[in-house]
Amino acid sequence: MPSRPPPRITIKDLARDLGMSVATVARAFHSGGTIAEATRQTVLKRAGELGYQPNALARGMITRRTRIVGVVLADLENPFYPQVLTRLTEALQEAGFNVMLVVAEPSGSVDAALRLLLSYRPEYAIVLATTLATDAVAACRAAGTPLLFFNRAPAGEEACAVVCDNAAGAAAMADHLVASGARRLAFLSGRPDTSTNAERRAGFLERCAAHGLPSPQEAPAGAFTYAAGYAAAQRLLAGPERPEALFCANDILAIGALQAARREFGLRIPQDLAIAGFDDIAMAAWPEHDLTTLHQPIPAMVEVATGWVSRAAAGEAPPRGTLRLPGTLVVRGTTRPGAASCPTPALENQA
Amino acid sequence: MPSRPPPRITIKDLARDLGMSVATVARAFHSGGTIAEATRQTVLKRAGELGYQPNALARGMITRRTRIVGVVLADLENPFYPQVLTRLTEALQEAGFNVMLVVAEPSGSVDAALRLLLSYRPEYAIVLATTLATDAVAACRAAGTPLLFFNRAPAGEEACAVVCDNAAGAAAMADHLVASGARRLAFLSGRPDTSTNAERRAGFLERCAAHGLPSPQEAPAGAFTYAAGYAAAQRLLAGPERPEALFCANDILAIGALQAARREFGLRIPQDLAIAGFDDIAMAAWPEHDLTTLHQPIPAMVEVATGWVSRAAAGEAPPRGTLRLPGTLVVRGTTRPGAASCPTPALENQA
DNA sequence: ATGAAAGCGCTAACAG
DNA sequence: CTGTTAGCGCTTTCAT
Repeated sequence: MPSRPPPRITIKDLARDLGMSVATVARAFHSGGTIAEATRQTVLKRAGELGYQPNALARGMITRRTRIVGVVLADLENPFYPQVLTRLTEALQEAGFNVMLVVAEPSGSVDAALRLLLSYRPEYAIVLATTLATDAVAACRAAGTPLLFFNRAPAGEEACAVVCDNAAGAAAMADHLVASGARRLAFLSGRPDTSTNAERRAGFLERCAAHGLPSPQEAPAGAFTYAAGYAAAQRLLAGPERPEALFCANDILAIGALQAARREFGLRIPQDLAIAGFDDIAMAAWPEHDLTTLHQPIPAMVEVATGWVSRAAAGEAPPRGTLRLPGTLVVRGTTRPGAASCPTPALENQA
Repeated sequence: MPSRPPPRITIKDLARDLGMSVATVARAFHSGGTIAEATRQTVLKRAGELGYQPNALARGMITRRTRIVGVVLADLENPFYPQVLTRLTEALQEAGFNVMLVVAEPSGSVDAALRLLLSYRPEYAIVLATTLATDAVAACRAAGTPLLFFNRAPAGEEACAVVCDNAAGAAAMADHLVASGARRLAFLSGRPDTSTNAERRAGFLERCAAHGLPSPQEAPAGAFTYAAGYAAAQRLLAGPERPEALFCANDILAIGALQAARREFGLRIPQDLAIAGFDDIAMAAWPEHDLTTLHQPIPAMVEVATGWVSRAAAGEAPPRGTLRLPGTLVVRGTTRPGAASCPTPALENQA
């Protein structure tokens, strides 16, 4: 038989101790409560002494405001996501929300985990995973929990999302590669079923066509991992017509491709082959990679997300549609002949 | 004025719909409830149709079992932690717990965040951060929330922790470096105020002394980051007596040091300098690093942690003291002359 | 095996 | 400004 944990001090105990009613004590903990400032101070002081803290569960039950935000996450091994998770969680904490985390890794159990999450009545659910089963989306809708996709543009559904402008970023990258003198371009793709992959690919191909270039070769890696990038580049570069510039769907892929080009083919980067990625993860700036990439505006994206969460908590209806924030081209050694092996400390820009 | 979210269907609604009492319906959702199997099926079926799901907040209030586990996290930019967080969260989800995440990054706000977490009455708190203010520990104790340190051995406090056997691992690494022929060893340290750093350093120095070697040089990086490792190695290698082997307090430091040695001093690894790390993050196996390191037994550590959480939820008292699990030496190209640039796919072992 | 009733700790009208 | 009174949705005695 599970023995219960020791009951903590409740508002009743505190009220009795202070000789006040529970209502008065409760009011001391609300910014809006009509209570004499002196009384509030007394209450707060004694609460501190006794270690009293309002029970968030009880409060959530009544107010229907749990201050819980669910975050659904996959692919944490891609360094882009830890960065996002950190910033996002920080920002939400700052705004007084608590993050409940669901890892969607062994995709079988996601459903159960999401159900468990929803049983805590989160005020918002933020999906960081590149993919999410549509029935999970349905579950949220059924539960009346607003859903926000982060770095993923949902297909036709009337959901709400904040993403980097992938197509524009990829187009800017095409411009940059062409300006660097490349004519034979190639695209190395990641998971084909993700919006990031699709949008970056489309933006890139389209701009290549606009430049009057032949259609870029495509190397499908199938996943957003170093190993997949390495292997896909290996296949691509072993082919007959070696490209002059390779744009990869994200940085991890690009770093894998970069190493494959160097180690398996002895290519000089960028003289023999220019390489670029997308995301601007911390590793991209490391000297041994020094990777040209498209910087995602994480702080801005996080700000948008937390703003929506806060406003929803204040009663505003969640927005619809996908907000696309512009990224920034960061030129480094993998596309800039002059500075092949010299680390770039700061960011350049061009939207 | 905050408008409330639409109320979801409650147990009362379901009971009315089924013509039963709420008590009966409630019993259908407990494994222990004394209820006719037929009745239970009826209830469960109708619940599914209506989308009813018990409110975890209400349940938690009564049972005092919230099924919430708080996870305090810092340093998510070190790839070791995303890996841990993923596995740990998965395992907890599997066991029916929900993870509430607290990021201890802007260290000022940790206290507030932890307080917020505690207000949800988590059944356990797991600290993944290398450091945590002692008043945070006190807050947990005051709240009666058992505390578990993961990858961090708390100082004198009577807390409970699961860690890799850092000292033994570092000693094994010293043995390996000595066996590889090195005589002048060096240690590159990270954050000095962490138990991981202290234990790895102590284990290493002690074993060096046991081998009758001169005391290793020490290069303080001050932080567990690539940049810090790069800079510290740069300082160390610019000195008069260049070491033959460098053991770094973790992999990220080692990778930074590795690049500094190569790029700033043109050293061949491992001929001119052997380098080793600790953790065995995914990146360590990448061909361009191919780093010898000490593999941490994350799955085993996670299993221990979730086991304790589950047992505490079942009423068992949380254990005391620090459990140390053995790591595994993984020899790769940075210490093995013969195979300098050839990736090692699998793990070797030696406890 | 089921139902009625009493709360869990807190907030939110409403009086005073 | 403060106290009284109802509950929030659920579990859990205690009867039946």
